[in-house]
Amino acid sequence: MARRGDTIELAVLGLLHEGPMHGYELRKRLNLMLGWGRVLSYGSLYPALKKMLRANLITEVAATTTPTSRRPRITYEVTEAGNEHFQRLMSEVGPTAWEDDNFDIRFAFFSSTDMEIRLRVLEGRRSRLQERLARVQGELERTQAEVNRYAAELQRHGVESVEREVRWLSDLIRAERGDESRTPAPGAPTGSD
Amino acid sequence: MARRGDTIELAVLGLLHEGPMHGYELRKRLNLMLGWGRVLSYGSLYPALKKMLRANLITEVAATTTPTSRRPRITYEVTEAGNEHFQRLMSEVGPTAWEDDNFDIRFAFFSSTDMEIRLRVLEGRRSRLQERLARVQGELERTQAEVNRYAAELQRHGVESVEREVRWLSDLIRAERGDESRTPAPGAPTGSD
DNA sequence: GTTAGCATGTAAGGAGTTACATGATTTT
DNA sequence: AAAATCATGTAACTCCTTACATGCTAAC
Repeated sequence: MARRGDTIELAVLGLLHEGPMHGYELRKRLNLMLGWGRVLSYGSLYPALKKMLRANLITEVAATTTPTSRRPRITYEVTEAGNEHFQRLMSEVGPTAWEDDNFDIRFAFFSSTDMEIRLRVLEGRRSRLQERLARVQGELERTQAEVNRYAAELQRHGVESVEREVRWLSDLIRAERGDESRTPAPGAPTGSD
Repeated sequence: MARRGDTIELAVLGLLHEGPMHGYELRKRLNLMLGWGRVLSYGSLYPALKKMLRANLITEVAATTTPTSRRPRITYEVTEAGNEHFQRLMSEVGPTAWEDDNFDIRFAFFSSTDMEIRLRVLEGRRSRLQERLARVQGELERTQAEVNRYAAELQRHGVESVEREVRWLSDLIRAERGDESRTPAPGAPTGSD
């Protein structure tokens, strides 16, 4: 039922989906991927890996050593069950999926899902942001408004950022829709911006 | 020493600085202020208020009742000690101050600090973001690059957003600097953007 | 040879959420 | 009269961070 903290699990499964990897490397990739903000610590990654091993979602692929006989590193690989679990988590489109972190992770692994899921996640995220915009703008009319210039400026900047993200999502949705078979790459220019 | 979790404390002191308020209202204002993401729950607000009462940072201003004799609400007020603590927290310019949440809170209450502090916080935040940009862009050259179009698009969008925030900060810094006595409001147009 | 980065882990603790519990007041 | 929203709280739990512990390997 995709609880809040399945984020690491999803991320690990997604990365291992691209090929076997050891813990240290997983952490680096993850931090690069979501590095805009919180940084994942060993204290949460390694226990999570252990837990996933016990749950049979991943297996140790024997300790590998690079050419020059380094310290053996424990390389992990997804199992069948792990892949199924990954697919299930990715398909579970619900409130948790639109939250910042969860959305980012899901988006990063979009290549491993169907367009149908992609569209639902993108659209869900977009309406979530639009709701927030509406709520904040409505509330701004009732409250303060003029008092505290800095707080107001922060709000203004926040609204602008969210509006930008909404446009970004709209472009992506449009790209997905017009993608039936042409595949013009998600980063391709689409007119706006 | 401004630990991570002093965020609520700082926020509460900052809001009460503008006038007495009761818990429920504090929560609403806080969520509106930082509402772009996590929402503060009663389970963290009320215990925090209790803790601040014990620490003598705030006092109960007797239960107020509105005209129509409503259920009494416990209204809080900052104490002398509370104001001192607030000023000290705001002046503590250090790594914790540039983190997303902490920065936002500090920025929102900039009116209650000196320009010197404001500049240090703005500049600190800016260099932090620039470091992140440099690190990510450097790392992007070594890793993947072409594999996984969606992950790449997420990175691109992330970089763009951070670059925007850097420009925003630069505008604010410029405004502060040229503010010696003219005070052109932080949201005033400054050329870029 | 010593610093920096690679590599894996554990234990304790912090901060905050969820769920529970209660009840008044306003709106529909 | 019911539903929504105001209003205050507590207890259990979760996730994660910090700090500790260990040792290898590459570069300077």
